Parts: sequence; C-alpha cells; structure tokens
Amino acid sequence: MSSLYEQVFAATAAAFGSVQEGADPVVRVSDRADYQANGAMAIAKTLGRNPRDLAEEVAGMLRGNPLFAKVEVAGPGFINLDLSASAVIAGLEAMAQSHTLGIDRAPKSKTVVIDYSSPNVAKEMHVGHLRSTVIGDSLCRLFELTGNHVVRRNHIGDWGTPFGMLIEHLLDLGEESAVSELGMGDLDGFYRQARTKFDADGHFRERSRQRVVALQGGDEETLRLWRVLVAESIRYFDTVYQALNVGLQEGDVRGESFYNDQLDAVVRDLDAKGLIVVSDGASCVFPPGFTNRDGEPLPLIVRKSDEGYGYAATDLAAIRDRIDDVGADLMLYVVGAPQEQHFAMIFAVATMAGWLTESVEAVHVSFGNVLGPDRKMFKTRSGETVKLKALLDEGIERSRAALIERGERLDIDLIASQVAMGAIKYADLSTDRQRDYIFDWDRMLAFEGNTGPYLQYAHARIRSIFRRIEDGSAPGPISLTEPQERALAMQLLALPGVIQSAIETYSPSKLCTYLFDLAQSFTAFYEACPVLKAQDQALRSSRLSLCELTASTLRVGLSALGIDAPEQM
RNA sequence: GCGGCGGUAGCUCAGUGGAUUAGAGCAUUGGUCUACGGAACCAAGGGUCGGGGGUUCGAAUCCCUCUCGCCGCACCA
Repeated sequence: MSSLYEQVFAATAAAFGSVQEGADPVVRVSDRADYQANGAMAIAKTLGRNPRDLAEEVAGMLRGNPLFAKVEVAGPGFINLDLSASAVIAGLEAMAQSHTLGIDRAPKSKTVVIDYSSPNVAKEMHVGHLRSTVIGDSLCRLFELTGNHVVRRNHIGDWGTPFGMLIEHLLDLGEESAVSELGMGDLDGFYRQARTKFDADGHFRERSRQRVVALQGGDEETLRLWRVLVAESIRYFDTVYQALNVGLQEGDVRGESFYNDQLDAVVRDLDAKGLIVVSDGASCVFPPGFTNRDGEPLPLIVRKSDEGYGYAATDLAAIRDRIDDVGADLMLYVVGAPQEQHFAMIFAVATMAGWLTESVEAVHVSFGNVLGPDRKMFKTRSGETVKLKALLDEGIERSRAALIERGERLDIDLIASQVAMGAIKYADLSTDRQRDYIFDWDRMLAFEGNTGPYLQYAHARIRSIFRRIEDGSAPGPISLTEPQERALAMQLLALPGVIQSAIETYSPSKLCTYLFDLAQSFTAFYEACPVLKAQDQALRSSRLSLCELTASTLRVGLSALGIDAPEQM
C-alpha cells in the first residue's frame, strides 16, 4: 500500500508527464490546500509556454481523479489539490490496519553500520558523548524501523600511549583497589591521578614508556592488565547506556585495538596502489584539495615517523573491515563537527584506494556543541566538564521533584527516570544537529512547549481516554466532519514521509517537529470534538479511532527517538 | 590565510526556491469555557530573515561579496 503522498505524486506526475515526459510535479504539503503542485512554472519555462495555461491543462486532467475533491489553479500556476474525504478515510483505515502505521520498509534493505558514542577507556563519559550517543541511537532505531539491517559500532578509545601510565598506575594502586575504584565509576579520578604522576615523576614516566613498549610488543601480563582496564570501563559504560535506555551492547564494541593487526595491511595496500608518500619520515597520503595553513598539500598520516600508527590508520582499517567483513552499504559516523576535516580526508583516501565505491557510502553525521546557559561550552560551575552520569542523575532528581509537585502518585522512580531521559534526549534531538544547542534544565523538563515531557504527557492523556470507557465503546469506522478532525487526519497521514525525510538527512529533529505538530493538532481536535461524550456510538467509535492512531503514532515516533511513552504519568 | 558550520520575533527554535499576512513554543497583554486528567483554548502585540549586490515571473531559501560567532588546518585521538 503506497502512502497518500505517493498516490498524489503518482497522479500529478502522470498528468504533468503527458505535457512533458518525466517532468517533476513538485508536490508539496500546502497551507492553502492539502497539497500543491508547483511543477507548472518550471516546465512552462522550458517549453516556452504560459505557466497558467499549462497548469490549467494539467489541472483538467486531475479533476476526474477520485483522489481529489478539488483541483484549482492559483497565482502564476500553482495547482492546489484537496483530497476527497473518501481518499483521506481510506488512507487512515489503511494506516490503522498496518502494523507499521504505513511506514514503508526500504525497497532494498541496506546494511547500515552506525558508529556512535565512542567513549575512551579509563575516562569518564561527559556531555560531549551525549549527543553522539543520543543521535546515533535514534538513527539506529530509524533505520531499523524501515527494515534495514543496522550494525552498531562503539569505537571506544582503548589503545595508545596513555595506557602505559594507566597500567602503571593500576599496579601502584594494587589491582584490587584499582578495580574497585573503576567499578565505582570514578574513571576521571583514576585518569587524573595517573596523569599527575606522569607529569611530575620522571621515574613513573619512564616506567610508563616501557609499559607502552611491552603493551605494543604483546607482553602477556601487560595485556592482561590492559584488559582489566578495558573490561572495567566497558562495564561502567554499560550502566550509563542502561540508564539512558540506549541500545548499545557490549557485543557492539570494536575498540581501536580491534584493528591493530590490520594496520600493516592498510599501509601495504595503500603503498601497492602508489598512494603512499614518505614525508618527514612519516608515511602519508596526500588527498587532493586539502591544504595546511601555508597552502601546502595536507597529508593524512597513516604511519608516524616512529613507525607507530595513529587514528587515521585505525579509521581506514575500520572502513575496510566494515565493507569487507560486515558488508556495509552505508556507514555513518556520528562524531562532532570538529572532526569534519579528518573524516573528509579519511573518506577521500578510502575512495582513492578503491575501498569506498559507488555502491558503498560513508557519511560523517556531524553535530554541534552542547552549550551552557551562558552560551559557552557546557561546564560545571568550577569549570570542569560535566560527567554524563551526574547529568542523568540530576535530571532524574529534577523530574522527580516536578512530578511530586504535580501530585504524582504512580511509580515515581520509573516515571521520573522516563521523563528525565525523555527530556534530555528530546532537547538534544529536537535541535538541528549541525547547530550548537543550549542545555537548559527548566526548558527541557517543562510540560509545556516543544519538549519530551509534553509529548509523553500527550500520549499518556490519550491513553487515559481508553481507560475511562464505560459503555463498551471501541474504535471503529472513521468519518470526518469537523475541520479539526480532518486536520488531524492529514497530520497522521504525513508520518511515513517524515520518517523517510528524517532518514535521508540523518535528522531526528524532523521527526521531533512532526510529533510536536501532531500533538498540537490533537489538542485542537480534542478541544473541539467530544470523544466519550460524542452524541452517538458511530461518532464515538470514529473519534476513538483518531485517538488510537494518534497515540500509536506518538508512541512509535517517540520510540524511534529512543524515548519511552508511559501509559500513565 | 584557507576551509567547515552557524547568524530568522525579547528568549529557544522550525522553515533551504514559491504565493497577498515568514511560522511554532516560551515570555507579555486581553478574552473564553459548568476543566471527557487544561499538555487548556481563542486573540493581540512583537521580525530591515546579519549587511550589500546578483540570478529569477518569484529568494530566508540559489550565486557573489562583506561582517560577526564557533570550530578545524602533519605525526594526540
């Protein structure tokens, strides 16, 4: 069953097509009608015709179509299209029957590898990881919703020179007490202590250097200690993911170290293809179009002059692995905007090497910073980075207080957590990801306005209607008489297109906007149209259907954002 | 210097070629309803869409230029 928009598009495309083959009808949702087709102006220009006449000709062809109740030409050649009531009702009935609310599965299911969250071992997760985690998780859910095969990848920082000092610090503390410290989640404290010793103590520094050599040389005892650090960190990350209700599992972890034994092959392959240039002792690839401060070609350093590997090599190895081993059709990197140039270079080199081809796409899904109310980087009052766990806990405390003030009596722990996570995630997701966004507790936790709690509450209140049914009424055949009913219906029918557009642009914010508009349409409907108090059984049933579809749409939409929709709150 | 992203109402943001009134939320002001759990509702005020130029029948939207803010620009990831 194709969506209503697709039916409208097909009909208008056919009509325009008989004037000019393959013409784009440019069909849009309209504020003047249900839809408008703007194709006439562009086509008239290429044909040297009068756009209004052309629009009239096309409109004439559409007028017989039972899909439309009214077809009008306006202005320079806009074609305004109003759907017939029967078409709208048929669309709603189909939506109600559909398990997916009419959301189409992708015509060709893709394997989509989504790289997100990516915290560092023995370092606290902070607000900087929040956006990657929340946006990445929503993208996973959106792609899965449309029938794609999603492979989550948590590219944690688990390798590199810092591990020398971290392992030595672990030994200094004694393994047992180190583990218990890490287990309590004080990763930052652990890291800072190691760093302090490293900076102050030459002897410690030397031990750390030797430890790095042992680690890279594959010394078994060193590797064992390293694994302790990694395992404890992952255990801690998991508690954060569970609190956030994010779908990342331990099995999704592919840390930097995972690619260690592939790095030589990466360089060999690049060299065999004649791409490697040795510059200042480092093995580099110079992708065209990248320059440094002085306008000279900028290298991607694949192997450092000390023969060590940096993250460029790891990222290239990961691309190869995801294509060859995972079978990726699409790879998303949900990483902050500062890494824009890095990924542009990685993708350029992977393309030069022939790994990225027309059939495999890699996209840097970049995002802006989280800012505090002062519009500066979000920090604590003492100027430290905000720990993610502390942030989530504060959110829960605040939402609990707000719920108590509202006289909440239900399972307060559960609801407070659902509301807090909904608030935090929604605030993050609802702003265009490219922009910086301002973190503001009062705004995000409000039950009014474009917020997570507002949408959760909207859902819960609609569900409450069903709990209050006393006369056995149930959703039934839909009729649309009031304008608010029709407006709500049109809003409901827009869901599949919104999901598609959110996926195409990797922008959950489009779904947020839609859900908020839907909730507003519902309010207008609910204000104007009595449901349980409707005059007759048929009207009650019809309106209950609209309520049910709205609740389902909110639930499915929030779920795609990773936000719970409680039945009561 | 080069490059990326951003600059839309007092505040937070939608809107990336289309229509005479550029939208929403919050805040402000006025009004309405015996409140299907008021997430009330209706209405009003509030904008040179950073400035300028261009393309077009039509520009917040495309192009050029200037400006302001944030970020990046070889061996840390």
